[in-house]
Amino acid sequence: MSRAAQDSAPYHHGDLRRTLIDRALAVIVADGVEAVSLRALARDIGVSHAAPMRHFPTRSALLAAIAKSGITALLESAGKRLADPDLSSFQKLRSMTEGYVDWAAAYPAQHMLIRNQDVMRHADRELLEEASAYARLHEELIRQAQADGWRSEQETHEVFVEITALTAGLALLASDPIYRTVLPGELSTEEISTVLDRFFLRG
Amino acid sequence: MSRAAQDSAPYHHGDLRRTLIDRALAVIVADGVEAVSLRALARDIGVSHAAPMRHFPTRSALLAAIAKSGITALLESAGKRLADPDLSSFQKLRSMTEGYVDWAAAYPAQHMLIRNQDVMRHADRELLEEASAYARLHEELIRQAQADGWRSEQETHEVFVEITALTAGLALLASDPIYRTVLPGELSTEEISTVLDRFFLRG
DNA sequence: AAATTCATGTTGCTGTTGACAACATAGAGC
DNA sequence: GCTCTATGTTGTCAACAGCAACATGAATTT
Repeated sequence: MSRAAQDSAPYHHGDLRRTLIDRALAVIVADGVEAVSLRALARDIGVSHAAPMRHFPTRSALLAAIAKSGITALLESAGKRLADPDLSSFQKLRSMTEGYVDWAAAYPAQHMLIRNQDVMRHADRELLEEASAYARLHEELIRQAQADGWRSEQETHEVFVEITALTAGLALLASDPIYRTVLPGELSTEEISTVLDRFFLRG
Repeated sequence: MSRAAQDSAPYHHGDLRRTLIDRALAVIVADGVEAVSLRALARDIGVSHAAPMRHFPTRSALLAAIAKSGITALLESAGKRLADPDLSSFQKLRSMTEGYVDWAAAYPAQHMLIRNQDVMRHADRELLEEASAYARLHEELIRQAQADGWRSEQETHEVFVEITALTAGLALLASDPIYRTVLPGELSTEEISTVLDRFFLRG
């Protein structure tokens, strides 16, 4: 069948994969993960209902891909922070920890996805491996800071649990609308810094 | 129509509401929130596909009801801990904080639900109010402990953020299978106690 | 005791969705 | 120019949430 009008949409979208991810991100931030529907995305974009399947075999695959892009961005950000040769091991640890909270605030959709069991349950091994690599990097930095005297008397794993819990919690408070609704008071970036300062600059 | 066999199911289930909640809890723990389907529950229980609607108008209502039962249990648990007249304000604060982590481990499904945006988005005002009441109670205990000298030099809200973040994070590590998969090492209850000790018994 | 009311359950329907299969299109590489 | 292949379309199915109309039987009223 020939084209009916000159300005009608081309048979091939051109960048459907990217467009799907972008729209999905917007939906997640606005209405939550549950609201992401392959067919609704296709409708909005103006392609047929099965077109998205060419790029993501399942709905879970789309969400997992977005989550993965988030983890990749997190690892890159950590890499940049750790690249500075002037930083002490302690400063690197502090910077990487702060970087996670910043990342959660900067990529709320991705942060939501990696905390979502229903998404992570369908994650492939690569994604879990990247997340795990990030955690091991964090742990290694703790070990180095301890070697340089910071909290050297404490068990590494115990410090790791302490930092991870505090960080995960701050990220939650900083980015999750539910917590911001239910909890009293506001949470400013200065306050996050202050809390991290208290934790790191003490013993 | 008369009953075909003596042992066939009665027309009225008897305690469908309770049964629905119990089955849903099992599904959530086993397969996640996403896997909860009113029709599948009905099938498993052996009632018609629309029977659950008599007790929960929507799927979200079922999940919200379960979440609410969790918050209620949390508040009750806090009430019991705080009832002991021999405890100092500091000990009460410490106990209530530990109680949250214990609760998360004891009620993993409810903990998952209240951290799920797609569930909480459809929560009624009562549920949010109960969650908020818990937070305010926690904040009030911090204020009392400060009045009795603990961290009296710090801003109350800052201490609140610190405790809430640490607690939310520990609860996550203690109960969320994703975190337990991705993170290195194990998390024992002793370790949780140790981390809380470090936090409370310092300054 | 008989009648009525009403909470609870059933059957049947609609619209949406994810997933799959068969087919269409067009651009890339030979 | 021809073919291969990535990408998009149409058509279909099963599962699901939600709604409406009807059925049942236990509790309440008369």
